[in-house]
Amino acid sequence: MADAPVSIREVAALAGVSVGTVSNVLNRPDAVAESTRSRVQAAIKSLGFIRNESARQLRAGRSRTIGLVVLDVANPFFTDVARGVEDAASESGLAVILCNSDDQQAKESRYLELLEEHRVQGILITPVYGADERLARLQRRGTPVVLVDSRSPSRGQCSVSVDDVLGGDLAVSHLLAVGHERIAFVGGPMSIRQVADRRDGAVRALERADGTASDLYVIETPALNVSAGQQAGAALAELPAETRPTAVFCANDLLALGVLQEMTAHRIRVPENVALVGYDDIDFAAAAAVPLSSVRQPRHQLGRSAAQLLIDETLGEQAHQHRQVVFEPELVIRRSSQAQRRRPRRPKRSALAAGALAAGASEAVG
Amino acid sequence: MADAPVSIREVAALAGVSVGTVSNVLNRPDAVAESTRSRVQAAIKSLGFIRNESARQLRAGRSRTIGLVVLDVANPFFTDVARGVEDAASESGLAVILCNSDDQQAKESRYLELLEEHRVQGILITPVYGADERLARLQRRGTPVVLVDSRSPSRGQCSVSVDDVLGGDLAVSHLLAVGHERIAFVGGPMSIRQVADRRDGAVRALERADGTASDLYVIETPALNVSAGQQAGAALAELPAETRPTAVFCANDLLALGVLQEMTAHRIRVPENVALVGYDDIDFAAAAAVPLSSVRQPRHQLGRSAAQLLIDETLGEQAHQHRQVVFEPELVIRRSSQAQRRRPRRPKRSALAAGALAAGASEAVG
DNA sequence: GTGATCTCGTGGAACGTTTCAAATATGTGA
DNA sequence: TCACATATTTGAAACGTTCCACGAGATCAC
Repeated sequence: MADAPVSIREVAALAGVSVGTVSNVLNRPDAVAESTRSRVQAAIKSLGFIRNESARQLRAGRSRTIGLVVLDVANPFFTDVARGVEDAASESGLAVILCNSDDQQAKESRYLELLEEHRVQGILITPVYGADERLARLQRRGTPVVLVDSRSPSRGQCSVSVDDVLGGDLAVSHLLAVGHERIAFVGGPMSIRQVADRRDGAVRALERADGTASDLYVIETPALNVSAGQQAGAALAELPAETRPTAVFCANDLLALGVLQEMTAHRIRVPENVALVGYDDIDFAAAAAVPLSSVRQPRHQLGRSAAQLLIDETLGEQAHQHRQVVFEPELVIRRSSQAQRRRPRRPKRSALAAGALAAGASEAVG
Repeated sequence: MADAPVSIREVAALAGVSVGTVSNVLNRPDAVAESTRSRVQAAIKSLGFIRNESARQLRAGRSRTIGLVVLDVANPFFTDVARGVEDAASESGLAVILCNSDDQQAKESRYLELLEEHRVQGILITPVYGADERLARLQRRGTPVVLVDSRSPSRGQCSVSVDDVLGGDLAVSHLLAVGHERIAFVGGPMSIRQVADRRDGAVRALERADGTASDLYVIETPALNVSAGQQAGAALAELPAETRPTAVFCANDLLALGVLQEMTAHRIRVPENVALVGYDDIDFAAAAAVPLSSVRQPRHQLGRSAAQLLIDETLGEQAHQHRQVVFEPELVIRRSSQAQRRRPRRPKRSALAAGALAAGASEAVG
C-alpha cells in the first residue's frame, strides 16, 4: 500500500541531473539555471518527494527544532506561553517539541536527555526545583538554555520572567486608591517564589501609603486552588464586620473565585462590602458571578521573547550577551474592586472596561 | 566554551573496541561480554557521550516520534487529550511533537509537511474541515493517521471519538428522572457535529419518555462561550414562569455558566426554579457558584487510546485492522440539577458527590 | 585570439549511526 | 589434539543530505 520513500537521488535521475543540483534547487534556487530548476521541480512534484529531515540534520550537525519544558501543560498560563513560543519559532522556521515535566525531576531529566539526543537548537525551560546542575551541564555541552518564568541566579543564561512584586504593588495600590484601609492578602505556600513576591509587593504598596492604612492581614493557604480560597473566605467571613478587611488581594484567580463564592454564601456583597482582586486574569475571571479584577501577565509575550532570546543566542554565537528580561504585569479593573459605596464615583458604564496601568519590559544584561 | 560533540567513534577509541561494539552495548547489551560492556560504559560516561538521534533515524528510516495536531492547545479538552497521548507514547519510548492548527487549513498543512519531513511514525489529528484529501495522500505515502474526536468517514483509518448522542441522552434522561417535563436545549451553531449530536441525544431521551414530557425547547446560540450563554439565559428569563422550561441542558459548560449567571441576575434560583446541566465537566464546573452537573468525556483516555491505536498500527504492519473506537461519556451530578422542590429527596450530603452513570468504550472494526 | 571572469553543473566526501557477514576467540566432546 | 559449535568482536557498507573543490562552456576586455 505504501509507496517506497523517494530520495533526492531518484529525483536527480528523473530530471537527468546530479544530486548536487537537486540539493541546490532545494536550498539555493537562484544558483541554478531556470530551465534545470523547473525540470527538477517537476520531478519533485511527480515523484512526491519529501525532504528527509534526519539526513539533513545529520549533515548540518544540529536540528531545526527547539525544546520547551513546562511544569504543566494543562495550566492555562503555560499553554499561553507555549503559543507564544510556537509563534516565534515558526516565524524562524523552527519546530517546537513540547515536554511536560509535571514538576517531577525524573520526568524532567528524561526529557532533557531526549532533547539533547535530538540535538535541539536550544531549550526553554521552567525548571523543577534543583535542576541547576543538570542545566549547567547541558549548557557546557553546547545546548543553549533559556529560563522561563524564573530568573537566572547565575547570569550564565538568558531568562524571562514577570515582576511579581510589581504585580502585588499594583493590586494593592489600586485598592488603596479606591479608599480601602483594611486589606488582606490570601495566598500560599510562601515557599513559592511568585507568591512571596506578590505579598512583598502588597506590603511595599502599603508602606508607601504612609500609615493611613493598617498592616497587611495575611492568610496563608496550603495551595492555590478554589477550595483553598473557600477556606480562606470562610475565615474572613467569621471576622466581625467592624474589623474585617474591606478588600482582599489573592495570589491567584482560583483563590479569588473561592473567596468570592464564600462571600456570596455568607451574604457579604462584592464589591460593596468586600472588594476583591485576583492574579493571572484567567479567562474565567471576566465571566465570574462578579467579574473579577485581576493582575494580568503577558503570558504569550513571555513565551515569544523567550524563544526570541534563544534564537538570538544561536545566531549570535560569540557576540551573544545573556539577558534577563523582566516583564511588567498590568492590572485589569473589573467590577469586583469598584465603587466601595453605593454611589459610584464614575457612573459611566465605560469605566467598567479593562484598563491597563502598566506595560512593557525591562532588561538586565549579564 | 562548548565542548566538541563526541561521537560513538571516540568512545570506541577510548574503550579500545570497534564502533560496532559500542553500538551493540547501546542496543543489545547482552550480546557483548561483561568486561567489554563495562569498559565501554565507562568510556561513554567519561566522555559524556550522547547518542545522535538524527543519525539513528536516518539509518532506521523512521523516527521515534509521533505528531499530534490539535485545533487549539489552549482548550482544556485538547490539553487533556495531549497528556493522554504523551503518557502512552512515552511508555513506548516515543516523543510527541505537538502542533496547533488553530483551525486554519494553512497552518495544518504546514505542520503536516513538517511532520512528514521528520518521518514521524504516525500522526494523530483532529482535522480542520476538509482535510480528508491531504490526509489520504499522507497515508498513501506510508504515514499512519489516526483521527481524534472525529470519526473516519471512509474506514480507511483508525479513529477515536466520544458518543455525543449518548451524552445528550444521559443529560436529559437524568432531568426527566428528577421530574422535569419542560426541558430546553441551549447550544450552537448546529453545524458543529458535536453540538447537533448532543441535541439529537436530548431528543432521543424525550421520545423514549412516551409523551409525558413536552418537546425539546431549542435555543440555538452563535457560539459556545459564556456570553452566548448569558444571552440565551436572558431569553429564558423573559418567558413567563408558568411556561418557562424547568430544566436547561447546555451544549457545553461555558454556556451553562452564562445561563447560570443570568438566572442569578434575574433572581431565578438554580436548581430550585431551573435545573441546569452542562457538558465537558471543565474544572470550573465543580467550583461554580452553584456546582454544575455536567457530562464528562474521557479526555485523557481518548488521547491515550489514539496513541495506542497508532502504535499498534506501526507494529502490526500487515495484520493491522483499522478500528473506530467510540467512548461513552458519563454524567456527573452536582447541585445544579438536584432536588427540584425545597424538600430534598436525599438529604444526605454524600448525594451531592459525583456519580458515574456510564463508562467504557465500544468498538467497530473496519 | 587569448587569458580572465563568469555561470552552471558535477561528483564524491562527509555527517554518526546501525546492521550484518565475516573473522576471531573460547569451549566442548571424543 | 582436532573438529566443531558457540560466544564475541570486527570492519565496512549503507541511510539521504549538504558542501565544496573543480571543470566545462560562455562571455568579456583587450
